[in-house]
Amino acid sequence: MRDVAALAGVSIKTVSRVVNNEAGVAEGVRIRVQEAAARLDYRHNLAASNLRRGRGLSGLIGALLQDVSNSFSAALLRSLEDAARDRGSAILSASLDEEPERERALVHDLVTRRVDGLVLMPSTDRQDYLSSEVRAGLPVVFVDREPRGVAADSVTVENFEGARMGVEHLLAQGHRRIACLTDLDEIYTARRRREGYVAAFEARGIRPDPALTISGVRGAGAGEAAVADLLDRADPPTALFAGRNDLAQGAIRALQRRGQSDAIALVGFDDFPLADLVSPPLTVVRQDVARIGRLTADLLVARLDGDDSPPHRIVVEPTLVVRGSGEIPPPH
Amino acid sequence: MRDVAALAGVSIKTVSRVVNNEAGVAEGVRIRVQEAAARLDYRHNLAASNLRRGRGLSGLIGALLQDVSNSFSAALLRSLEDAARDRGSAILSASLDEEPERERALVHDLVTRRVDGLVLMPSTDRQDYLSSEVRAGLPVVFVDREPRGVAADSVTVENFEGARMGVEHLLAQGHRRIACLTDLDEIYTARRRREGYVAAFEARGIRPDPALTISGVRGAGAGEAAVADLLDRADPPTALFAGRNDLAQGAIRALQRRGQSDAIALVGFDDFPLADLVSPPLTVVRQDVARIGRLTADLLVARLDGDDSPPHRIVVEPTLVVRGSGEIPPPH
DNA sequence: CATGGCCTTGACAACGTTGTCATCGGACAC
DNA sequence: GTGTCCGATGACAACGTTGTCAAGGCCATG
Repeated sequence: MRDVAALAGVSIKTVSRVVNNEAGVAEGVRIRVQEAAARLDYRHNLAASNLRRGRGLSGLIGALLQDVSNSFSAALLRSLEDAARDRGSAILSASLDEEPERERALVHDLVTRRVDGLVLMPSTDRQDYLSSEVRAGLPVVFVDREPRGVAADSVTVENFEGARMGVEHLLAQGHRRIACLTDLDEIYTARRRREGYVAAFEARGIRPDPALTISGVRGAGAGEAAVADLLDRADPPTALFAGRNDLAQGAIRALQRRGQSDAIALVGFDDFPLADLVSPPLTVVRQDVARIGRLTADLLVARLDGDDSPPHRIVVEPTLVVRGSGEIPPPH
Repeated sequence: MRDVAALAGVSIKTVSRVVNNEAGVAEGVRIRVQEAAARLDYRHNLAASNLRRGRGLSGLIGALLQDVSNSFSAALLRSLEDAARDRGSAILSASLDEEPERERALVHDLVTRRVDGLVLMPSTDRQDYLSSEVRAGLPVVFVDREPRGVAADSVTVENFEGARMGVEHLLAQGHRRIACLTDLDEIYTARRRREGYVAAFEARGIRPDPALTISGVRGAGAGEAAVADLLDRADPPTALFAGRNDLAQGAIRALQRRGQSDAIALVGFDDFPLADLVSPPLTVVRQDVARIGRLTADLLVARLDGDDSPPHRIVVEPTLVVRGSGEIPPPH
């Protein structure tokens, strides 16, 4: 800026005015400055500008999701990005991979970078560590999992009810030996879905075979292995409930590999691209990602614009999408 | 920092020393400062620190991809993120959606934010506008598409050769009426794939029916419609070559809807999750996303670490993954 | 011609940090 | 006791901006 000012024969402050398109600069001067800036390849320094200007605002929004390469997180990230773009903010994204330590480290990093707001799909069990930030005015919106130990907005899905619905769908067709695959029980959504599975049975006054409840299944590969193991048993399940899209995918792979896709019913939680194209098409409990993304972005934007009402807790109802895999009847 | 200094009864500079874990601070003082910082919820300001410290470095890496919700971009983003994490950098990501104007605007924004490096999957035809940045020392690595009008590293796939291989696979089985679906011809990768399609024919001394070459197909929905239209014709194709994963998905949907999945051969370009689970399993020309991501990250990191050798141009060879859909023979 | 007001411009300080250098006090050697 | 050196600490300027305020020039008005 100093160089531009020198070349244009004006003060630094005038360059600043031109750069910021402020009124009150003579047209000739404005042009001279712009030419000087162009000749010198001058680039405005947003960090310095924000430092001087704002109550520590950075025009950055942090998005800490579980894994940006997973279709759910990726779609969410995209929604946030679109909302951020409208406000001229940029998105700092990172993946947590269910690692609590990484969450804490990344939140700290983002705070240090003075993000204006934060979207968090937490991997920690409790987020007390966040309360000082929130108290200091950092807008945080939780997505997919509710906050614990800190008061913040959240957009979540009725995991319990969704799972119950999916499992009831299988029960209604006469299945009783229904296996349940879920991720680590420490993960809130996984736990709730497992509980929904149990509740569906209990609503009918029966109990699921505990041997068929497999939790702690991490990723598609583990899902495939778990299903393969189930099918090897003397008394295998007649239906499967997969508590997450990657587990459903693993299950499909295992079933296809054994040619049992059309023999064993399968209901997945969380829809994904192409779920309608596999064979048989996958029946799922769908959480509307686009809607979740929009709601999350809206909440955050409202906070960024100064809304300081008490935390909102939005719960989105999932829906059952019937496609075929979940309607396979039990043997005779 | 001033407040912490006051509370601890030391100078600002000493606080700075403690915060940065510098040697030469008496143990008692260090502890006093840390306690004061904790009590006041002091948070280091990385922007100010970088401003003062560094040759304008920000610890940020920009990633401008086509669409972070698309599996290819998302996987790439994830690779970059992992590489960035190792260096303590954060990733600023954004989607270009093939819009040249957005690319220019976002590059400008990132430059203004002083990113230390940039990964770009360009949507512009030429990137002359970048040359002043590159000259000024901004490390830029192009991915998926080569730079034009600017000298920069790139990691791309042999699109021409890959497409030729995929189409030759169909020709070898006797198909002659092979339709070709590609995105806008302005998109380099789309154009190269279409050219590879033609080349496969020409290598056998024949010419494809121009009526079967459909370009400008944007997205899965358009792909589905285009295939539906092709199949409605009096003289429909016996095989399809889909120039991108979303077009292949649209094609699968169209074929399934008409019950022709097992009658018409299909080869796609770019593998995707579950391509092995659709029916019939999809034969694809696979570009190794993980490898591309790693190479891209490595190039960028080398540049960030000061490598100033001439631009590297890495071309990854795609491979044909035979799964079934591409091996359906032509009628009789 | 004096006055007032507007428009344009620039000097200066400040945003939150850190590099440089100077100062101070004490330990140590002689 | 003197000199030297070292470790601990702080004052100050600077990173690249912009808000504040004042100054200067011009024009219109009376």
